[in-house]
Amino acid sequence: MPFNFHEMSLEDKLKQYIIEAVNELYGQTLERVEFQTTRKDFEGDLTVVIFPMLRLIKGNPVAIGTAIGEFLTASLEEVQGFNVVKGFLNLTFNDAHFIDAFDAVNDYSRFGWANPDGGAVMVEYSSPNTNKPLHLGHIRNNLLGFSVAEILKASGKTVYKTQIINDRGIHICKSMWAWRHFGNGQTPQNTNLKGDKLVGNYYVIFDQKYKEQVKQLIAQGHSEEDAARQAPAIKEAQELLRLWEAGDQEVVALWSEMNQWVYEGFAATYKKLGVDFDHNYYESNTYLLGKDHIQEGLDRNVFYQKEDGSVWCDLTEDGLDHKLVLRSDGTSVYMTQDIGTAIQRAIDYPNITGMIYTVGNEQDYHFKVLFLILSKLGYPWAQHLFHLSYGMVDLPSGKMKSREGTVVDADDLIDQMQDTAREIATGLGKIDDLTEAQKTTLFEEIGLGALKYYILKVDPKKRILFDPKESVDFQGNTGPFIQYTYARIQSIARKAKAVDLPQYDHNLKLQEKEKSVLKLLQGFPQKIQEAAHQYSPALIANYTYELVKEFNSFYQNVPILTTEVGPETTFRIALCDAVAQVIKSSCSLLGIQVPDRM
RNA sequence: GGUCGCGUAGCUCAGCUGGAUAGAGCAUCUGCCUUCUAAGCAGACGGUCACAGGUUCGAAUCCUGUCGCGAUCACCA
Repeated sequence: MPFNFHEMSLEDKLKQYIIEAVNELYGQTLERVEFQTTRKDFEGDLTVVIFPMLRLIKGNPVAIGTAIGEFLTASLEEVQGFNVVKGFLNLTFNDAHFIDAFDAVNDYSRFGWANPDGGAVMVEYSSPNTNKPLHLGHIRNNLLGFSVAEILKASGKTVYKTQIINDRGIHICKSMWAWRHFGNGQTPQNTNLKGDKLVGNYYVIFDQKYKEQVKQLIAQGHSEEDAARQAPAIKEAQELLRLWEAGDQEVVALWSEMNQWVYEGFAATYKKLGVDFDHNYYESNTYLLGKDHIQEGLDRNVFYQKEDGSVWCDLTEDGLDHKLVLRSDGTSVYMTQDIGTAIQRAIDYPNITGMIYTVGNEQDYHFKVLFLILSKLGYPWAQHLFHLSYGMVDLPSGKMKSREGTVVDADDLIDQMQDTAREIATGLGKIDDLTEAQKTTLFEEIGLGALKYYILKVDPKKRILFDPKESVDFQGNTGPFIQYTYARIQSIARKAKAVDLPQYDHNLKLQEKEKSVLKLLQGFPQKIQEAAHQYSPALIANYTYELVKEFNSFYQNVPILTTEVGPETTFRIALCDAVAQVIKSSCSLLGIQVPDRM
């Protein structure tokens, strides 16, 4: 079912009729009609803004609005009445229209999901280095990438989730060096430590030892710069990198063993976070890619070569600089690699029509250049590349710095959220009858829900100030609030099942509160579409909050299960079901699970 | 210095392609648990939308400039 679950949405229909009305009344053809949902303080459901029409039609906006309103009331069954305030034509629809919309929600178990549209998109996110564990910054990256992937799926795309694992380079060699000298044969198995943590520890040890050596050299009279270069630790790490590139068996074996430890650690964190990947790319396999395409670019005059042999791309016409794509010694740079990797992906997945890179905003310029170069090289998919850029995550104390130990570890944070969920739930005493296993699952869902929602509700491009105290807040606009509402609805549904409910009556008179909830339900498919268009989970999150808040205030004050079960009651229970369905849909777009009870 | 992004209530954030009196949560204060889950609901307080111009019927939203914060401008990745 497409986004507009009516054959033609009422808005489209209205637009046609308004154009017709204006044509008939004033002999002018409108290009577009502007709609907005009617503000709560005014009577009506949908508002047509008359002002923009004044460019075509001369006259008093109130008179024009009234004339159009009369035309619509006469010709459209759905339009029950209207009023005009200044240049705003407020239309009121009849109840049947809303009840139809409501039926549509109840008919589709995956409300809001579009049918496949033939497009396929690769979404890259996470892309960690293998020398240290994942931290809060990765969490934002992972949640954004995963959520956008889900939203794209809902909008009808085939999605391939991928990460490029930075498994090669000086950073892992530093860990290797430290492990060789101070490891004493430690492994994740014999230390009972997560592999990524273990390797991360050796990275820290490297740093300590290196600093000691530098200090010593300086004491012996070396300059600071010289000491930093001459310290045995760094020289030996560089030698390890050289040996690795030369394919030294022993070095490669250690490299691959330590990376394996890290992968196992990452896998555990990803699992906890509820994210996954369809395909992994490893930098050790891709870092040589791209060189072959340099010649291609030279042939097509996209690149040019300087006398020293280095190859550049002139982007000054597009307001950017000259960009190096191949060093004078013929080795590749970051850009070379990324060009090659992008092309490789299009070969691996020939059906993809675009790619999304979830990478922090410090690389905005890099991706601007990359996309431009790929597009100059003439690849059709290069028109649909998107850098899902996001701001940093700061702490109240300032930036996270691994060297200063202010990094918020991903595993620790997730555990902390779940502990908080446990404390609150236990304190409320609501879940005493659950088994220990059920409780654990529940706390995982709630803790993770809180974390995910806290991160995702903020516009990706803004930086987040991560206040640990506030992030574990479960009141107000939070994940647990939304989960809580879902759980309450499930509770109503359980109780309703015990009663024999008659079919609800289509001729019901809808109350204002019910109508406003139905209006929000109707708007959901459009919200997904917008979110998919803008790659913004924040849109979904904030919209869901709006719906949940509205619904809560609606059913707090309305007795739903009365002793007398009539059509009105069944309607309300069905409405609860529909809201539950939409909450579930939107949460699954965010990657948040909704528990049946809390 | 060039380029890009951000600046909305004490704090954290919404505000869609310009539309009606600027929206939430937290914090502070007032009510509401013998009735479906009070992780809730109803209400009060709180704003020069950084500043100055411009565009027009109409600007938090678009344009220009200024200020503040951040990122980025490597033959690093």
